[in-house]
Amino acid sequence: MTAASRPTIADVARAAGVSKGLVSFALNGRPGVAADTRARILAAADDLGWTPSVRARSLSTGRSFACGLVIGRSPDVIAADPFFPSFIAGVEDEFSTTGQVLVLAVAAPGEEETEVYRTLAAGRRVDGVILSDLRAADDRIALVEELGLAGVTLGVPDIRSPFSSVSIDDGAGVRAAVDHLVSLGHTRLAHIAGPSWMLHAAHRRAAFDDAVATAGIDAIVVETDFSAAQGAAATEHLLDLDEAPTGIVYSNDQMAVAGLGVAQRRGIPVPAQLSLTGFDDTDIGRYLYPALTSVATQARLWGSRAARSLLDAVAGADPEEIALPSPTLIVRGSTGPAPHPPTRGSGRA
Amino acid sequence: MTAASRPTIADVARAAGVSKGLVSFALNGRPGVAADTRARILAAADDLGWTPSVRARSLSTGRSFACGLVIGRSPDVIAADPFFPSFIAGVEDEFSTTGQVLVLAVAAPGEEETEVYRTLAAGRRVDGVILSDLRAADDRIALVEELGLAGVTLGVPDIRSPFSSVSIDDGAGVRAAVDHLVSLGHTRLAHIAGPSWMLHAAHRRAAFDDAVATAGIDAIVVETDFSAAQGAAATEHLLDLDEAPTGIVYSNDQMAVAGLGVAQRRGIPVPAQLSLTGFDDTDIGRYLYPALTSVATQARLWGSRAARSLLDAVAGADPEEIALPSPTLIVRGSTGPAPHPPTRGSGRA
DNA sequence: TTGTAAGCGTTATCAG
DNA sequence: CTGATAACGCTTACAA
Repeated sequence: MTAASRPTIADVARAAGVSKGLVSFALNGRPGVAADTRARILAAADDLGWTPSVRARSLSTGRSFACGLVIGRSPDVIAADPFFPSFIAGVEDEFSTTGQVLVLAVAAPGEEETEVYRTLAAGRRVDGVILSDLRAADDRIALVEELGLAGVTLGVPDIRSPFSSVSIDDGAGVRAAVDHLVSLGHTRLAHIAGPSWMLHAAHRRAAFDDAVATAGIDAIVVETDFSAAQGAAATEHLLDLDEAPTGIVYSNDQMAVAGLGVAQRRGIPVPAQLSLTGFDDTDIGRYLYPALTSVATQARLWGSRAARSLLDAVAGADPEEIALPSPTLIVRGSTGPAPHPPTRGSGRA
Repeated sequence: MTAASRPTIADVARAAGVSKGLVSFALNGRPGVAADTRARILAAADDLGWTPSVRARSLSTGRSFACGLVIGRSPDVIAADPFFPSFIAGVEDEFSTTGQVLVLAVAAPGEEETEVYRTLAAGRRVDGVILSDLRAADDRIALVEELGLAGVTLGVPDIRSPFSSVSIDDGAGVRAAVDHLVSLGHTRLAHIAGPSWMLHAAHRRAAFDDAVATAGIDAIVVETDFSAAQGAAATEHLLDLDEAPTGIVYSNDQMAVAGLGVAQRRGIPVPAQLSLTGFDDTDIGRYLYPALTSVATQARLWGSRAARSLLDAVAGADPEEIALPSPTLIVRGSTGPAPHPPTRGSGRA
């Protein structure tokens, strides 16, 4: 006699004049139900406005119908990164069509992060997790496996992993940037890299090393933590060099923007005296002056492919290695022909 | 005989030599359990490594122990906004200590967004939701109420609302920016506003109108959608004016950065000929040249207060109106003394 | 103070 | 094919 609470399969069963079990079968589209009976049940369910209770389903199936994404970075660093919003949108593209839900957490790498995974697993709040920002010898892989969760890694781990991976060839983007600069006549390049313990930062750096070696030109690499602050500092350092580079390949847009600020502060014209390339193709980059040449990745696609792969894993599929289309270089105003070399031995010509 | 599956309260009960019911009482710290019995139960639970099953608890209590945040924007716009990562970190600060979990979704305002709320509610995936980016006559308020979810709004709605609100006085930030420019001698100011249907954009604009009126100076307002593209376009428009403003107050950092790009492209020195202020205090702003004067809000605090308020609401507390500390203006290089006015009637002096 | 038993809404088993 | 009936793990009256 209380106000109408949500209908359950028992109500549907009563309305359709069958048993609960049959309703469950019919609703889950399983064989073994007469066509007309099934139709009657579906009609009744629709009639009553029945909707499955994820909670009950969850308890009896042992699945959460939820997956987790634990972002292991500080909020400031996440804020400057255009990756996650697009990536998450992609994940949603996949999840929303399958009734899954995304549980998001942020935690600094280390104890705190480990604790988050443990908590998520202990309460069985999620069926699986997406491992982003893969690290060298990433201990999260063993942790997640031990916790009995499904997983998918963004990028191919450098250690054995029981999980599927979805990767993009960062290196292709960096190579494109280097080739672009070389084709513009640059012969002294630098790379401002992210932390080497982050796999994608390491890959970008390796690709840089490789590309400059192939081109047979001078190059120098400075490692940072990916922050604007260190990007600026590294740029200062490079510009202080006797033989300063004429082109700098940054491992992300954030540092490239900061580097552009440094150049401007010093009165160094970009790209006349110095060319810069970023990585991520942040929206804001195209509105700077000069607009930033950058490497565009497909974060949203990445998100949806990773989500699908994870759901497959939850469903028991074998791990797979998925390669995404290579990123592309978007050429804008921050790169240009190498400056005419100063007369050897003297200052400016 | 199967491999050890997780212990349940039944196991704990057996180990402690009591009944399931008592275990539940003891574990939930409820009165009516002898002290030593309680200790014995707790010890047994600890011993067995028992951990509550959120699923089972969820089914029997009717609560999800999860709350939702549906971001009603396109990924591109989210990406450029430093608000959400910090805000979410704040939410986590609160949630993680209470075993709650954050369910995140992104959806364009309109049908798609409504559907997300309905789905979340239908499956009872969340106990409540955080309503961000409040809109004029926001229909999400009635929707969420109708769906029977708890809620908390970021900002005070302009319509009746059954929910608690947590707000920050955006206006104070804008007033500080205007006052700053006025004190530098500026007499022709402009405001590049966000869409008027977004409450906080409207508030910022109203504060601008109010502040310039109080100062008794010329002012013009251009409305945009908060995007860098429109921020740049609006800036172009203002600079094309016969009596172009000498100071522009942007409603967010993203547009301010784009505006700076426009000024630089035109060769207009900042701040010598044009002063700019942003809003949000994006990290990257301090590394531009000149560094961006901007209004800093406390997104993380906002997140934790909103989370707590929402949990209170879920627990049945009466709605409350919480006011956060006012934002503060961070003065950097993009603002300076008003340029000496050009000789009347002639071009440059 | 403690034990018993009835749900919560599904899914899954297993006789009809 | 169909329909009871027992889990799933916890909370919560209600008894004892």
